[in-house]
Amino acid sequence: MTMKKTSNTEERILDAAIQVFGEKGYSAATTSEIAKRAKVAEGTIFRYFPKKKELLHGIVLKAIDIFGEKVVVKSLEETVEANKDKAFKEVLKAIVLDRVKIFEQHYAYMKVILYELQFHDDVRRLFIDKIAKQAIELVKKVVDIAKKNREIKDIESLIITRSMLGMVLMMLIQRQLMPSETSISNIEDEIDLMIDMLMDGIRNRD
Amino acid sequence: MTMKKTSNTEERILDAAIQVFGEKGYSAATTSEIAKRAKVAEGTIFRYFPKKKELLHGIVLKAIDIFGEKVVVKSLEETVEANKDKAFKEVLKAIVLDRVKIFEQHYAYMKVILYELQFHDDVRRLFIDKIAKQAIELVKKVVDIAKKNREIKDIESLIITRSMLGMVLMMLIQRQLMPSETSISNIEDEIDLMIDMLMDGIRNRD
Amino acid sequence: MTMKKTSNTEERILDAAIQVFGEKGYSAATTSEIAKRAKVAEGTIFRYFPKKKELLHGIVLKAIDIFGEKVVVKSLEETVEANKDKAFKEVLKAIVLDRVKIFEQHYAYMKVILYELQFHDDVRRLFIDKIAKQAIELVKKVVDIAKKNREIKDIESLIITRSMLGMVLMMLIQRQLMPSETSISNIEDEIDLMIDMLMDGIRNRD
Amino acid sequence: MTMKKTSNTEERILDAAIQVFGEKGYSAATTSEIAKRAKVAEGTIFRYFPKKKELLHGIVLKAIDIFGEKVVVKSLEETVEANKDKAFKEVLKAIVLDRVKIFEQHYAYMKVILYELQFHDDVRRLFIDKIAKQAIELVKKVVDIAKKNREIKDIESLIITRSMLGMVLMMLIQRQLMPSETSISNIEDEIDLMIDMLMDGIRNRD
DNA sequence: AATGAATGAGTCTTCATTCAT
DNA sequence: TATGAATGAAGACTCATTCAT
Repeated sequence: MTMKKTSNTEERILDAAIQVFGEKGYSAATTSEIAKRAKVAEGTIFRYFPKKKELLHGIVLKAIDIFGEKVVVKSLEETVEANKDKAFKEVLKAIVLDRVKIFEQHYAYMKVILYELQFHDDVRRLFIDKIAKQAIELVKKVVDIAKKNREIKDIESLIITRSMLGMVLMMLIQRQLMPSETSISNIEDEIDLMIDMLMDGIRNRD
Repeated sequence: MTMKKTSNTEERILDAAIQVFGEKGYSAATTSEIAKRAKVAEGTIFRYFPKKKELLHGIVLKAIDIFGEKVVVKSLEETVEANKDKAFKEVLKAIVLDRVKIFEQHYAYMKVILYELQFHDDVRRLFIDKIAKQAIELVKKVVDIAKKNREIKDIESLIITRSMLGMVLMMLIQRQLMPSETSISNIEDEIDLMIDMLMDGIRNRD
Repeated sequence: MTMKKTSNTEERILDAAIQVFGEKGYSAATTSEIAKRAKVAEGTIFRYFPKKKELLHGIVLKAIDIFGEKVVVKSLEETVEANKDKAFKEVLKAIVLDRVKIFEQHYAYMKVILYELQFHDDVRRLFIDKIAKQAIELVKKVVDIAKKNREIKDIESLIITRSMLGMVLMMLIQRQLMPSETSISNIEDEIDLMIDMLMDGIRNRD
Repeated sequence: MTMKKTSNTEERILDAAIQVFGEKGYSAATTSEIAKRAKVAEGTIFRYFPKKKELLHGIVLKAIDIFGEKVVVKSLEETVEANKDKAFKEVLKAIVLDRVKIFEQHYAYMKVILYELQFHDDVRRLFIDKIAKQAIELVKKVVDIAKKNREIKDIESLIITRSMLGMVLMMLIQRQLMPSETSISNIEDEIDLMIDMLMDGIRNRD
C-alpha cells in the first residue's frame, strides 16, 4: 500500500492545469490562469512545478497512474473474470463499455495527452510505453484466448484491437463534435451495434 | 486558360506556416520562424496575413480547396465510375486507398486542422461544414447504393462510414506513432485486411 | 487618517508617462522610454496599465482629481471667502493668480490633456465634463455675483470667463514659446495689467 | 510673379497629409493613409518627401506662404487702408473679422502647426519667426498708431495684441469643442462684443 | 509554505523606407 | 515618373519565472 501524501495544493494546481490545458492546449494555456483556477498565487505553482512543462509531465504521470495498473489492468482482469463463461462477444462488449466509461470519466486527461503527444517527445514516449502498449497488450491477451478457442478468425490481434479502438474513438469524437448528427442516443446501443459489425461484418448473407 | 500569378510569396508563407504549425502547434509556432522558413522578412507575412490567426484560416481554406470539390468529390466520382461493375467491396477498397493517398499527400494540412479545430470555433465550423459533412455525405451515397442492392446489411450508413474512417485513421496514426509495431509493411495489404474485416467480421465460421 | 499605500510604483510610472507624453506627445512616446524614466522593467508598466492608452486615462483621471474638487473648487471657495469684502477686481485678481499657480504646478498634466483631447474622444469628454465645465461654472458664479451687485456690465458670464481665460492662457503660452519677448518679467504684474484691461478697457478716457 | 510649377501630385500628397495630420496628429498619422487619401502609391510620397518629417515641413512652408506676406500682410494693409478714416475700434473689428475668416479657411494648416510646434523645434522656430512675430508686428503697428493718436491707453502693444488673440482663439476653440454652450450663434456679433469689452472693459459705469 | 510584485526575453504587429519594375 | 512588394527596426504587449517578504 503506497502512502500518498500529495499536499492538497499540488492536486488543486494539477486539476486546474488539466482543465486549462484541455480548453486551450498546453501552449496557449497560461500559468496565470491555472493559478486563478487553482486559487493559489502564481508563484505557488512554481514551488511544485518549477517549469511549466512539469505540469504537463505531472498530468501524464497521473494519467499513467489512472490508466495504468491501478485502473485499467485491475478492472480489465475483473471484467474478464466476471465474464469468463460468456462468449467472446459478450466479453468484448463488457470490456469496451467499461473502457468507454473510464475514458469519459477521465476525458480531460486523455484529451490533453492525446493532443500534446505530437509535440512533446517525452510525453509521447511515456504515453506509448506506459499506456498504449500496455493497454494493447491486455486486449491482445483476450483476443488471443478467443483465437485459441477458435471463436474468431486468425487475424492479427493488434489489427483487431486497433480497429475496435478506432471505431470507438471515432464515435466518441463524433458525439463531441457533431452531436446533432448522432442518430442513436444511447451509447450502449451504439457499442452493441459496432461489436456486432466487428463480429459478423456488414455483408448481407440472406 | 487563366494564368494564376499568385505572387508565390503568399504560397511560400502558407507552406512554411503549415510546416511550423504542424511541428509545434499553432500557439507555439512563431511568426518569426515561419518567416525564416519562408525566407521572407517577418513583416512580409503581415502584408498577406494581417493577423497570425489568418495564417490558420488560410490553411483551412486551402484544405477545403484540396479536400473539397476539387479533389475529394471529383476523384470519388471517378473512382465510383471506374468501379461501377465491381462488387461493393472492390469499390470500397478503391475509395479507401484513394483517400489514404490523398490524406498522406496532404498530411500536414490535416494534422494542423484536426489539432486546432478544438480550440478555434471558426476552424471547427469550417471543417465540419465544408469537409467532414461533405465527405461523409459522399461515402454515404456509395454505401446507400450497396444497401439498396442488398449487398450489405441495413446498418446506418453514418455508422459504417464512421467505423471505416476510425479504423483507417487509427492505422495511419499507429504507423506514425509506433512504426515498429506495424507487422504488415504494405499499406494496401492492411487496407485489404480491414475491409475484409468490415465486410465479413472476425467471427470464425468454419 | 488612512495611510495611502499606493505601491508608489504606479505613481512613478504615471509621473514618467506625464513627462514623456508631455515631451513627445502620446503617440510618439514609447512605453520603453517611460519604463526607463520610471526605473522599472517595461513589463511592469503593463501590470498597472494593461494598455498604453490607460496611461493616458490615468493621467486624465489624476488631473481631474487635481483640478477637480480637491484643488479647484476648494481653493476657489477659500479665495472667494478670503476676499469677500473686497471689490470684484480684487477677487478676480486673487482667483486668476491662484489658478495660474495651480496651472504652473501641474503644467505637464494640462499640456498633455490639452494636446491629446482632440484625438481621443474619451479624453475629450472627460476633460469637458469634469474639468472645463466645472471650472467655467465656478468662475461664472463669481461673475454673476458681481453682476448682481452691478459692479460689472451685463455681459454673458461665459464670454467674460472665456476671454479672461484666453488672455491668461495666451500669456502663459507666450512665456513658454517666446520668453525673450516678454517685457514684464513679473507674472503678477502682468496679471494685474490684464485685469485692469478687462475691467476698464483700453480706450483712452483722458 | 512667381512661377509655381508644383506637380499636381505633390499638391495632392500635401493636401492629404494636412488632412490626416489634422485628424490624428503627426505621429499617429501613417504614410500609408496619406497615400490612400492622395490616391497615389505609398512609394510616390517618398519621391517628393523623402522623409515623413518633410511632409510636416512642407505643410509649414505652405502655411508660411499663406499666412505670410501673400495673405496676411497684403490683406492687412488693404484692411487698414480701407478703414483709414474710421475709429480704431472699427479698424480692429475689420482686422479681427478678416483674420478669423482666413483662419477658418485654413483651419487645417493652423491646427497642425499649432499642435505640432510643441514637439518639433524646427517647426516651432519657423512658426515663431515667419508667422507669429510678423503677425504681431503688424498688429502692433496698428495699435501703435492708435496709441499715438491717443485713442487708446499706453499699454504695451504686445499685451493688447496677445490678449485680443487669446480671446479670439478661445472663442474659436470653444465653438469647436463645446458648440452647444455657445449662446451667440453669429460669429460677427461675438467679435463685436469682444472688441467692445476690450475697448471699454466690463466695469459698470452707470 | 505561500504570496504577488517585478522582471525581461520573446511575441505579434506596425510602418517608414527602399528598390526592382 | 509612379508603383507596390518587400524590408526590418522598433513598438506594444505577454508570460514564465524569480525572489523578497
